[in-house]
Parts: sequence; structure tokens; C-alpha cells
Amino acid sequence: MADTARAERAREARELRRAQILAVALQVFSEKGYHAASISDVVKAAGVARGTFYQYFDSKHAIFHELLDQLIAGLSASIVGVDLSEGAAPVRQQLIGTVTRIVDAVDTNRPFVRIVLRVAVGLDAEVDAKLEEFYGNIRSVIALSLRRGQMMGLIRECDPELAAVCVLGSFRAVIEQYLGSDDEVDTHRLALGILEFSLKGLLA
Amino acid sequence: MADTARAERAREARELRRAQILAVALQVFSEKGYHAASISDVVKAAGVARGTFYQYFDSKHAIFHELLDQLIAGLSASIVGVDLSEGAAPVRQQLIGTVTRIVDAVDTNRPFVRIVLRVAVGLDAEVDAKLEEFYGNIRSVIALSLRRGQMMGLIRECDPELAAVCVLGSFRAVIEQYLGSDDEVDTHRLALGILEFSLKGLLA
Amino acid sequence: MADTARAERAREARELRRAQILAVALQVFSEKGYHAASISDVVKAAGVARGTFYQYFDSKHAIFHELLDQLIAGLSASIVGVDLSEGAAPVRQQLIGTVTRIVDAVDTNRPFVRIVLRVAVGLDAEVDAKLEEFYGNIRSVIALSLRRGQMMGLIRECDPELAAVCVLGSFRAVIEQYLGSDDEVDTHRLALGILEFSLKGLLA
Amino acid sequence: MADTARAERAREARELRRAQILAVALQVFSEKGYHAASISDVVKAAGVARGTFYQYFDSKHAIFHELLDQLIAGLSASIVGVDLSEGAAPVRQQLIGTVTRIVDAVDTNRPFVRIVLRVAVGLDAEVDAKLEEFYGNIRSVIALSLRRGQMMGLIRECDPELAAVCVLGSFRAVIEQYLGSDDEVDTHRLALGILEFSLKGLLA
DNA sequence: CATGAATGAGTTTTCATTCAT
DNA sequence: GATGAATGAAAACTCATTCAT
Repeated sequence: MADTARAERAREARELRRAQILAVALQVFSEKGYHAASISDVVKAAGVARGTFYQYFDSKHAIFHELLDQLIAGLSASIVGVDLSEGAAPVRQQLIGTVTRIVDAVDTNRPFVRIVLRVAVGLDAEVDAKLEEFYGNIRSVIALSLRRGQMMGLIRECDPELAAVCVLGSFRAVIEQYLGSDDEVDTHRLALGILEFSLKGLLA
Repeated sequence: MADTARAERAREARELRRAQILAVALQVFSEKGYHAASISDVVKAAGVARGTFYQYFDSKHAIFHELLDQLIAGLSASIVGVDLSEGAAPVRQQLIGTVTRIVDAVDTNRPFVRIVLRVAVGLDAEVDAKLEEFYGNIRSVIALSLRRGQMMGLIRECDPELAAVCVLGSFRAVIEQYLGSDDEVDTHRLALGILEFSLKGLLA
Repeated sequence: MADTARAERAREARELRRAQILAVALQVFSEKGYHAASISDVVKAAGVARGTFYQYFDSKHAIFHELLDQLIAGLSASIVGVDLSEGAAPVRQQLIGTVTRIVDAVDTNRPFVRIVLRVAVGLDAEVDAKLEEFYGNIRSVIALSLRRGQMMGLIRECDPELAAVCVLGSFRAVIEQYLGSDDEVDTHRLALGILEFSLKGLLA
Repeated sequence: MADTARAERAREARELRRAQILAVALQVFSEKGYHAASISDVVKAAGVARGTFYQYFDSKHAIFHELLDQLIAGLSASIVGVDLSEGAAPVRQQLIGTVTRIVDAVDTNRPFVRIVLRVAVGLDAEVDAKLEEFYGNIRSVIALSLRRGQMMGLIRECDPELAAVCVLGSFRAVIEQYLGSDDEVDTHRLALGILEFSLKGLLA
């Protein structure tokens, strides 16, 4: 029984260590980029030996992909389409909620933003594919919502795919512009601004 | 006189060689990305010796920056604000013209797209600064036009800076999505789509 | 008394564990070779922790040498010179017996063959020295027997040292060729063949 | 024209450098063995930079295999079967000639011996395959000669394959024993001794 | 001015060994 | 006595840059 308890403690310690190295690597990658960041940087920052790193991760490549997967999964979770069924909250309110939720999630995860929006761009084919899948999923959700909106007469006539690209593009741009740095921002104002732009356009 | 002529010819030959290496490097960087592209790749593709490369360019870093400057300068030229003076073409027509002009410029210059939108992202602080200046200028032009439009009652009440970010973001996204690959696209349809989205939004 | 008994049992358990690790290491070394075999392989195959391994053996080097010593000792025992005293069995019968005994010993101990004939070759000076001593002893026994045979007129005039090298060489070659793999072989036929070759040569 | 001459000189210089590195590597591998020898050892001994090594050879593995191939090819050339046609030299004289030729070739190429007989043994599957092919070819030549000899009544009844293994084995053993070190030896005496042993055996 | 062989600092990765629990 | 996570020295390999020809 003592053995079980000890093994359990050991397992937990391992997971903690692993999580710690992941967190440190996230910082290092987001600060220096993928290529400029060396495993030396990571282990120095984590205060572990080189070998320890390789006990937990197969390679520099591997830990980066694990980070990327984890980050993408985290964000994917907060992205949901609009609920148009009866009894659901008003559409506009839902949209404000979703946008605010995402902006806040991003706001509290700055290193994340840098990796997905800047560090991981154009790295290699596999990374590109992952990001493209991620963005593709989001575009699909948006396009689907737009198509439904069109059927209900809420959304004007237009190519939903192209519109989805535009919506996601403006969204990403705002996030990159305002949350890419370390400054404080009024996330609520941003969420509202993005939404108004996408819904009402700029004409008076 | 003969000497002057000969010197002149030599200077021209040098400039041609320089331009050729730049052109080759543009291709190589756009295909492989900055890090994966090696000087070996460039000199092999250009058919010159390694040493020759270094007679024309100080470093890999240097030629990339020169390319980036040149690309940014080329695009900056095609971006102009809206002319609101009397006698100018109707605003909507101007906008369609500008957007179409830019989309076409990008369309005929695919390697450019890849470098500015993908290869140069997150490379290092200096590159980031250049891109930020480039995008900043565009945003300023847009924001200024929007502010003028608001004064004339053409543009609705909103934060012009934030709106500029959105406009540029949707624009970039469309370009990246449709012009990032090597496929044929209907550039006119894209130009119209982007414009309608930014001006009228999505609501019916 | 109880303490003595318990200590005894502990000692036996230790020796068993030690022997088991040795046996596993024999397999691992014979399959992968010295360098390709890692301590990880050994402890995994033995089902013990890395630290346990180092409680029984000082180093990878040490366990390999211990194995080598043990293997060499085992084989050395089955090698005895010819008994030429009166009343001894006929020489030819003795030789057949010895050769068959060795070939059988090797046959039932394939991992041994691989280590002594392949894995331990050219590893380092110390290992080389041990093998050289082993082979040297065998050559001495052979040479001595040959010298005695020459005095009795049984063996033709020749350099006994050189002849001993030849005899051992053909012996090793046959073993390596036929027992190095995992195939079944007719050990008796081999023993006879080697013997005939050494004694009668190839001429008609 | 001057360019052609210069290019020619450059090519020759490259080949010389390549040959020099190969020669140095032969020494280093033969002295330290494959694993203990590092590329650092080779480049230090050759007086070139690490990168230079990799301009000429793809990897440590690659240069070793090139050496091995070259060594095996060199020796394979000096091994020919017995010519039994009318008018050919007497068989015994041919054999003495061949054996002496090989022993001399080995004698003047001591580092070669170490690599093929010791360093390359049990390294990895590919190396083993190469050596096995080499020895297999030699055994084939020997066995074929023996079979022909049996048909002519020169060689006694026996399994030619097994006999070939014995012949090659005694040969290798003598070479390893007497030529593996750096000592002077009487190569003629060795050649004769090996031959007598194989042909006449040891019985009086 | 062109050439391309040489350079070597810097990177990722491995694995025998130690030691706190 | 057993455990296995941590260690870090050492290895193979890359590639932007230099410089003698």
C-alpha cells in the first residue's frame, strides 16, 4: 500500500514537472520564436538538465507540436456557433457573449496568442496544416451560422464562405493588434467593436 | 570616354546580376521560408558562386531585408486614400478601383504574398517592426479616410482605428486565403466581396 | 540463529537476482552487440530498476567483462589436451570426443558464440587482451599436444605454433559459420569434418 | 582555357584532400575502433575543420562504409581460383603464388587488416552483410577449386563447402595472429605453413 | 571580380551513472 | 535494498560566412 502511495506521488511529480517544462517552453517559444529558441534556452529557464527535457519530450519539434495542439484545443473549445432554436438567448446577446468569451480567453493567455498568430506561421508543412485545420473549423462554424442566418432572413445575401474569411480575418487582426503586446486593453470595447463592424459594416 | 563607357557597362552588368540574385532569392524564400532556405539554395538557383553572393549582399539577413523593403515599397505605392474633393470620381467607384488594383497587384505577385504574409511573420524584432510600420501606414490611411467619411456623414459613428484594423484584417485574410496558394481566382469577385463586407456588414 | 537464517536467505535472493540480470544481459548483448545494447535494454528485459542494476554491477563495462570471464571460463573447462599415457583411449577417439564436446557445448549456448566471436571483437584493449589470453591458452594446449605427437612420430614435421593457429582458426571459422546463426546443424558431422581437415589435409 | 586549367587543378586538389581524409580515417578507425573513434579525432588528425569533413563525406557511417568497400575491393582483386587448364603453371606453384601475394598485400596494409578483421566485426547488420558477402565470395572460389580438384583426383573426398570454411578460417587466423600487430614477420614462411597445413594436414 | 573550399560556432540528441526517496 | 527521475558530458551534424586563388 505504501508502494502504491509512493508510486502515485511519483506520478504526480512527473506530471507536474512535465507541465512546468511545457509552460516554460511556451514562454520561451513565444518570446524568441521557434528557431531562435534552443533547447538550451528551455532547460536553462526551466532549471533542469538537458537530459531531463528529453525524458519528457522526444524532441524540440515534439514539444512544440504538443504545445500547439494543446493551445488549439483550448481555443477550439470556446468557439461555438449561434444557437437559433426557440428559447435560446437573443442572437445579438449570444454573439456578444461568444466574442467576449474568446477575447477574454485570449487576453489571459498572451503567450498563447503569440505562438498561434506569429511563431507558428510558416514554420513547416505540418504546423501549417494544423493551423489551417484550426482556422478552417472556425470558418466552417461561422459560415454555417451565416447560412442559417440567411435562411431566417437575418443575414443579407452574400457568399458565406468569403464572408467567414472576412469575419475571422478582422477578428484575428484585432486580437493580433491589441492582444499581441503586453498592454492592458478594454476587452469589452474590443468585442463590441468587432461585432458591430462585422454586422453593420461602416456605412452610415 | 572609352573608359567611362566600359565602366558604365560594368556597372550595368553588376546591377543586372544583383537584380537577378534578388529575384531568385524572392522565389527561394517564398517557397521554403526564411530558415529552411539556405544560401546554398539561393546561389545554386542563381547559378553563381557563394562568394559572388557575398559581393552583392552582406548576409542572408541583409538580402531578406532588402527584399522585404522592396516588396513593401511596391505595395505601399498602390495604396492611396479616398479623394473626397469635388470633381473626384464617386467614392464607391474609387474604393472598388483601389481594392481591385491591390488585389490584382497581389495576384500577379504570388511570391510577394507568401513572404509578407507568412515567411516574414515572427522572424525577429526588426522584421516585425518593418511589417508593423507597413501595416500601420495602411491603417492610418484607412483610419484617416474613415474619419473624413464620418465628418461628411458617409461613415457611421465608430472608433476609426479599430475599424481600420478590422478592414485591413479582413482584407489580409481574403488575400491569404485565396491568393496564398497557386490557384486561379476571380479577383473582381473578391474585391467586391471584401468591399461589401466592410461597408455594409452582414445584417440584412 | 534466526538472524543467520534470514541473512542466508537474503544472500541467496541477492545471488539469484544477480544471476538473473547476468543471464538477461547475456541475451541482450548477444542480440544487439555491446554498443547498441543500453542499460535501459537490460533493466527493461530484467524487470528491475536502473538503480538496482548498479547495486549489483559497477558499470556496463563491468557486467560485460564479468559475462566474458564467465563464458571464457565455461569453455576453457571443456578444452583438454590429448592424454598420451598408456591405457588411455586411442588418440583419434579422444580427439573426436573433445571436438564433439566443444561443438555441442557451443551448440547449446548460441548467445555465447555471438559474444565471444562477434560482439567482443575489437571492443577495447582489455577485452582484446582477455580474448587473446583465452585463445592463447587454447593454442598452447594444441601446440603442446602437437609437439608431443611429433615426438611420438604421430604428427609430421611442422611449426607447432603456426599449426595451432591454423587448427584453432579453422575451428573458429566452422563454429562461426554454422553455429553463429539460429539454424539447426549436424554437430557430429561438423566435428568429424574439422578433425579430418586438420589431420589429413585436403590432398588425395 | 585558363578557367579549365584552374577547374582541373581544383578538382585534383579536392580529390587529394578526400583521399587524405580517407587515409587518416583509416588510421583512426583501425587504432580506436569504430565507436571510440570520433569525427573530432579524424578532423584533428587530418588537420581540417569539422565542416570540411562533411563537405567530403555524408556521415561517420558513410566514410566507414566507403573505407570498408574500398578495402574489400582491394583484397578481392588479389584472390583468384586455381587455373587448371593445360599450359598453366603447376598447381602447387600457383597456390604458393596466390597465398604469398595475399599475405604480402596484407603485410603492407596493416591498418586494413585491423578494420576488416576486428573493427568491422559485429558493428551493424549492413557491415556484417558486406563482410559476409566478402568471405562468402572467397569461400565460393575455394570450394569451386576444391570441387575441380576432386574431379581431377587431386583433392580427397570431403564436403568442399565445409573444407572451404576451414581453409579460410585457418588463413584468417594466421593473418590475424601474425599480421594484426605491428611486428615484422617472415611472410614467406607463413604462406608455406598455411598451405602445407591445408593440403597435407598434420598427421605424419 | 568570381570562385568554392574551408571554417567552426552552435544545435540537437543520447545514455551511462548518481542519489534522494 | 529497490527505485527511477535527474544529470551533463560528449557525440554527430549544419550552414552562414570568409578568403586565398
